[in-house]
Amino acid sequence: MGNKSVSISVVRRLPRYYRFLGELLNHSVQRISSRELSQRMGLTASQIRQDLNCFGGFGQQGYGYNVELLHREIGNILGMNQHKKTILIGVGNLGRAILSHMAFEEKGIEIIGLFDRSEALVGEKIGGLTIAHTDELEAFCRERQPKVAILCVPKYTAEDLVVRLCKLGVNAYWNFSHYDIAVHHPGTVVENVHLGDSLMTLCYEVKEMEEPSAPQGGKKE
Amino acid sequence: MGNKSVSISVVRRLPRYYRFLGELLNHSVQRISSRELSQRMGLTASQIRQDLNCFGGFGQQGYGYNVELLHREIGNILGMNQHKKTILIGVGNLGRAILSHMAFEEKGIEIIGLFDRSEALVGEKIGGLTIAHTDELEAFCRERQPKVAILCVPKYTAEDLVVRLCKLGVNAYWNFSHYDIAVHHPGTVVENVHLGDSLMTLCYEVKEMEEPSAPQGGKKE
DNA sequence: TAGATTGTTAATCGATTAACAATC
DNA sequence: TAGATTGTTAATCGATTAACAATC
Repeated sequence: MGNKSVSISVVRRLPRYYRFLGELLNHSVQRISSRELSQRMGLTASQIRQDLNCFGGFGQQGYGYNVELLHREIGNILGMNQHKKTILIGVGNLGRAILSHMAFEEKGIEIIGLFDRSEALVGEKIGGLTIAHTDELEAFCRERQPKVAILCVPKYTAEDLVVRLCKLGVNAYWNFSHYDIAVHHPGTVVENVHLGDSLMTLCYEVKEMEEPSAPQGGKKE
Repeated sequence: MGNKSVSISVVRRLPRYYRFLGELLNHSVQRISSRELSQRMGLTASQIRQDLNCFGGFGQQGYGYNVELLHREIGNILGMNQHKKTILIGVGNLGRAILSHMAFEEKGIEIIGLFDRSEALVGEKIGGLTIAHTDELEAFCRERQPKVAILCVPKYTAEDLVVRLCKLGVNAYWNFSHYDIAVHHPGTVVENVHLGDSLMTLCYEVKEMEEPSAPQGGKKE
C-alpha cells in the first residue's frame, strides 16, 4: 500500500478524536458525519476526512462513520491494545501525580518499575510496585527489557540517565525534564511535556490580550 | 509599526529560546550567532532569525546576538516581568505537583488562591496559602480579581467552574482537564496540557518505530 | 577594509481547506 | 431513485528554508 509516514500534525489530533468518539459512544451515538463531528470539535469536516484517510477508509458514503468502529480503529492505530513495558524514574510530587492520574493500562502502557535516587524513597510501595534505587537500573533493564521510560527528574539527572538507558535498549521517552533528548540522541522517540513552556505561552497570550501587540524594543533609532 | 499578530508556532518556540539563552548566560557566553544557536537547538538559523524578527531587530550584523540582552527581551515579550493574579483549582496530586514544581513568580504568575471542593482539604495550608472551598470562588474573585485560573480538576467539574469563572472575569486558563474551554467559550485564552494525549502520541510513535506503518484495516475488499 | 552575520525578500515545502465525482 | 456524505484531487494558505543585499 506504500503508506508514506503520517505527519505528526495528524498524529497529534488522533487522541482528541479518540476522546470525542469515546464520549459519543458513552452517549450511545451510533453514527456521526465528518460535518457534525467537525462542529463539535471546532475543526473543518475536510480536515477530519483527510486525517482519517491517512489510515484507511473508515466511513461510508451517504452514511458517515460508525462511532464504535472508528473509536476502536483509532485506539488500535494509537497502539492502545499493546502492553509496552515502561519504567518511571523520579517518584517525587510530579512522578506520583502522573502515576495516580494517568490510566496507563488503557493506553497500552504497563508500568513495571519505579526508580528514584533518594534513599528515603527506596523501598516505598506505590500501587503494587516498590521504588528501587536508580543504581539498580542496569540490572533491572537487562532482565525485564523495558521499552519506554518516563522521566520525572531534573535536567542534569536526565542527561546521565538517558545515556545509560539508551545503552540498555530504552529508546522511547516521555520526558518531563528540560534535557533535550532528541537533539542529543537521534534515533530515540521522544514526547516532551514542557509544563513551563506551556505556562509561558499562556502568559504571552494573556499579555497580548490585554495590550495587543505593543511594538517591542527592537532596532536602535 | 503595524505588527500583524505573531503566529502561535513562533510564540511556542520562544520559551525554548529563553531556556537556551538562560543557559548560555549561566555559562557566561556573551554573544551568539543564529547559526551557532541553531546547531545547539536543532533548528535552522533562518528560522531563528525569522522568529526573532517578528518582535524586533535584536541582533547586529557581523556580530550576532548579545545573549544577555536577547534573553531579557524574550522574557519581556513573554511577560515574565508581570504579576498576573492567578488561582489554582483542584489541589489533588496533580495540583500539588504543579504548585511545588513550577517557578511561578519568575514566570510572571502570582498564585493568590487555592481552591478545592473536598471538605477534607479545605483549611490546609500550602506554601503560605490556605485552601478554600470552591463555594468561595465568587466572593474571592469579586474581591481579588484574578485573571488566570489553573484547572487541575476532572472534566465535568471544569465545565461548571469555567462558566462561573468567565462571569467573574477570569478569561485565561491553564487547563489540565479534558473540557474544551476554547470551543465553548470563545474569547478566552486557553493553554491545554493534555497529558493523556501526549502519552498516546508517544505510544503511536513507539508502535511506528517497531512495525513501520503497517497498513490499517480500512476499506472492505 | 575584509569578514561575518544580520534582516528581509523570494522560493519551497507542507498543511489545511474547498470542491466534486464516486457511491452508499 | 434521490439525498447524503465519503474519499480524493486540486487550490489555497501559512510556515519554513534559502538566498542575498545591507551593514556592523
